[in-house]
Amino acid sequence: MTRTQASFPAVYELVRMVPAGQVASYGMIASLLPGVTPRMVGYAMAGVPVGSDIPWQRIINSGGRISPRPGSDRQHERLTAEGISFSASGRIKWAEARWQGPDDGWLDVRGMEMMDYLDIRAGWPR
DNA sequence: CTTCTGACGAAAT
DNA sequence: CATTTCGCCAGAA
Repeated sequence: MTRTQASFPAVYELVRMVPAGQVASYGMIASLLPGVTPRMVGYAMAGVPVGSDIPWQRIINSGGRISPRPGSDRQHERLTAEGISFSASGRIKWAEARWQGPDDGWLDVRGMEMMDYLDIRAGWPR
């Protein structure tokens, strides 16, 4: 059977669940979608249509930084406007801004627990 | 049909 | 801390 199961839509659905004022990493999103790699999440974000209501700005890299690219300034602006604060070196604190994951209903249907991601590597993401 | 090209992350070196 | 390696999507040319 083919395994190209349009993963972008699933990524978008999850990204829409991240509330303003909170952020998630590409890896976090990927860990919630079997078969989807962090890189694929990046590809999906790059494909978000201009003017879309998908909160693409709330997805940053595991280092707590906005991935460098032309246009990353706009992402910084948007997050700052949402209340996210960055250190002088351009880093956010996961402990205070990290999205806690989708609701239990979403996880139950898939037989998952937020622990699946957060416990695998204690204290991660940094 | 083929080739190119991006918003990533972990481990090893 | 800096590099390298690999995983293997989707749309445009």
